[in-house]
Amino acid sequence: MEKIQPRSLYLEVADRVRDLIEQGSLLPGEKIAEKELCESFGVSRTPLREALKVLTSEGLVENLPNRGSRVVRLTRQGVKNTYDVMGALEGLSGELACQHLSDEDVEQIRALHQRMLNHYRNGELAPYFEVNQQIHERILAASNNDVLIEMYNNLSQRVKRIRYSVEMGQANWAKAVADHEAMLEAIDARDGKRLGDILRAHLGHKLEVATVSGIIDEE
Amino acid sequence: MEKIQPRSLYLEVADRVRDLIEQGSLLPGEKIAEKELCESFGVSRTPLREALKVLTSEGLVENLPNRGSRVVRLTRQGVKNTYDVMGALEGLSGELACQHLSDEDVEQIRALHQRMLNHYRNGELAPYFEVNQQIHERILAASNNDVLIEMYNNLSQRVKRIRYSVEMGQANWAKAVADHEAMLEAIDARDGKRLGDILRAHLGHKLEVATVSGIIDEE
DNA sequence: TATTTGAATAATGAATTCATAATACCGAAA
DNA sequence: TTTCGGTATTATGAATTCATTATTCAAATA
Repeated sequence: MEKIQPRSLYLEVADRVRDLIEQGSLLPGEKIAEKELCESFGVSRTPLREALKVLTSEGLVENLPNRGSRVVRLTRQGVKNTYDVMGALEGLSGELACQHLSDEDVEQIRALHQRMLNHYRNGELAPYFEVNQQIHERILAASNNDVLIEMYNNLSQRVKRIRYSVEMGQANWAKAVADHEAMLEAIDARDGKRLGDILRAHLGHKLEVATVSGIIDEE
Repeated sequence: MEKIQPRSLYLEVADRVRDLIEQGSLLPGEKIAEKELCESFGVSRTPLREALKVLTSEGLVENLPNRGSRVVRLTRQGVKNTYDVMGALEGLSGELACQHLSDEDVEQIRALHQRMLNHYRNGELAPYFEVNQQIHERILAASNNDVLIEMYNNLSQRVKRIRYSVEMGQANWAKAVADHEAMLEAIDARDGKRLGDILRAHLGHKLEVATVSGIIDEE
């Protein structure tokens, strides 16, 4: 039997605003007009303001007293900082995952890995990224550490709105794939230490940062 | 000329509630009566409710729709999960710190280290912990990564309300001190990789977890 | 013409009010 | 006595209202 989950309005609103930010309907640095959003959502200002406060503590929005809320600007340094932390968390996810991964889990990851390799060989970048991310998510989930998952998802959300210029140097791409091969070996051996080291050094993200497009502020 | 910093009321309230939780005036699992708190703070329900939503997204409070807010319960597993993530973050802080630590920074850390050793030799546990924490904070600050600092502080806040039974096995204590000696060597050599590894394995916290007292829920 | 001052307007912050859901209470029936 | 049902009470959720602070824009001054 499935539980009925009543959800608060402010959470719903927060989700919607998060989506707007992620999809670029609300741009970094843009002022968030409460009245406007309220009308488009069909709610009063109270739940919207509550949602904005949540998003503020999530790092997506900033709150200037008496001057309303804005979408936080991304700086190159800020994005790098975020990816550095995500890397550390991925490293931990690898270590922990090896303690929990069942044989079936590993088989599923291996299947994903093969699909990823196919996309790589065919030069299909978008599908490659898609499957790539699924692999990392599997490992994260297998960490069985909900605090870790929560932190990672928060950071992930902050940089989701970045759209990468879809160009990855052939060498970098090959390196990333090689990393994944090594990851699979470590997983097979349930060698958490090694998987963690690989993931920490994987830098899949950092590579991308270098090629970030528009919405990041310079200076 | 110093800038005037207007602070929102809800942030003030959030700080106060955080303190109440940290000091144990609000116990894990305890229902948070809005009316009561409002009166004691002298504010209306609106800023309090906003503050509670912030604390919810910080992981200190949970929100049951239509049934109000409670202080989240700490479970052994939850605390372990938190410390695991904190360990990973500390590891990263060590790696990054080595890229930024000035000679003066190192000297200050060395001084703290010596004070810590004195407390160790005198068997003064509380002062030892105090200085110990200052060292870790210095390293964290030297990471120059505000995202990392923010995440760490959040997690730290979640477990701050735990009061440890002040007993640490002599062997564990000696091990912790030895770790710190190694840390200082790595810092001197600006060997980020090594410092990171030491910090990740330091487990200073995990040792404590085993001896946690009252407010953690079993099961 | 550029800059500053002040009034009008709009937006935000916080308290209050209203609606709704949960809890407590009490009596009746098994 | 215990359990069920129904009402009264209370607390929460959300909208609304009120107060205060920013912003805009026009007029006045340099």
